[in-house]
Amino acid sequence: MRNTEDSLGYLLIQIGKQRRTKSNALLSEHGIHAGQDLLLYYLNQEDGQTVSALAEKMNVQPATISNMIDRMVAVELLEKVKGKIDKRTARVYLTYKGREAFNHVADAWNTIEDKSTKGLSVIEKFMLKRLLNTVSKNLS
Amino acid sequence: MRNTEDSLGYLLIQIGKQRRTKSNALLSEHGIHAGQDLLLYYLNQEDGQTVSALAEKMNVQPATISNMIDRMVAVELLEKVKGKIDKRTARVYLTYKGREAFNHVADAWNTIEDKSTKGLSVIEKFMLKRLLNTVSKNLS
DNA sequence: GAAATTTTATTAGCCGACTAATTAATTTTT
DNA sequence: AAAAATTAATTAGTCGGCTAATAAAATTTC
Repeated sequence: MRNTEDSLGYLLIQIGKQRRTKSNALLSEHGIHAGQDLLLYYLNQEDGQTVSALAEKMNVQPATISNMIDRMVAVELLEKVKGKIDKRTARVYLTYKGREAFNHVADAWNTIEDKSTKGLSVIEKFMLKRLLNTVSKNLS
Repeated sequence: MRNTEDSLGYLLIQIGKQRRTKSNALLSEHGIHAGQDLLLYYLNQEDGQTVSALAEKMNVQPATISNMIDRMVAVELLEKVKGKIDKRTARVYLTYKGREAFNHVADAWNTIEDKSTKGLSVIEKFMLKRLLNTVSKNLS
């Protein structure tokens, strides 16, 4: 039997919770909930994407994102426009408020990134990302 | 501005979702939901812990764990016993079914660990864990 | 062109996670 | 000993995530 506490998985679970807590602390004051940061990021990259396109990029079910979008529309972070050509689809856009919210997300991500990698050399950071990239590919 | 897609944070978010999906696929058929695996693990380590002790170890709010416990008691994975001395507390125990469930968790964790680290040398695995340990300490 | 299939999105219902408020019991303080 | 403060746990309400079922529209197929 392996030593669980020393496994990669255990470490990743812990870091995941720590990151979530930190992110929450930095973003909740701006009315942004966990998970919404990624949606803001993808919309900032390309505005006006469909629900299904966003769900795929976020590795999340359409149902999840559909509800999230409606809540964010309600607080005016996003706008949802029904498709003219294909009436099944709906395209999602950032409002001005949403674009501002993304700036807070970017700040928070930078803060967490700096805190996370404190004390690591450039080479160590590079190596860590390389190894995690391999892990991610292994899991995809 | 940094390249977000190449950041440590982005990688960790992706891996987190991938791991969650994989874990879910392996454990849902045994009636174990995401997050419950860790609770089973800590109880397997030390049976009869209190709600607050478990919450602290799991880096989670007592409210979260309190509800989780009740659901798992309902499906007979756990047993909850009110404290005799200190009547505020409640101690939580694994049932036989719960102990069996933990075996499935251990199997799933091993499977995911193997898949995650496929192609990595012993030295690389060691280095990855060392670096992630630093990250975890930085975030705590 | 009509029927069958596929695709897009939503809704309902569940679980994990959070905060805030509450209850109950124990400790401290006075 | 009584009052005040602290601690343990639960409850209510919200959001992110999931699955399953549904509705609606577009494509395929016949």
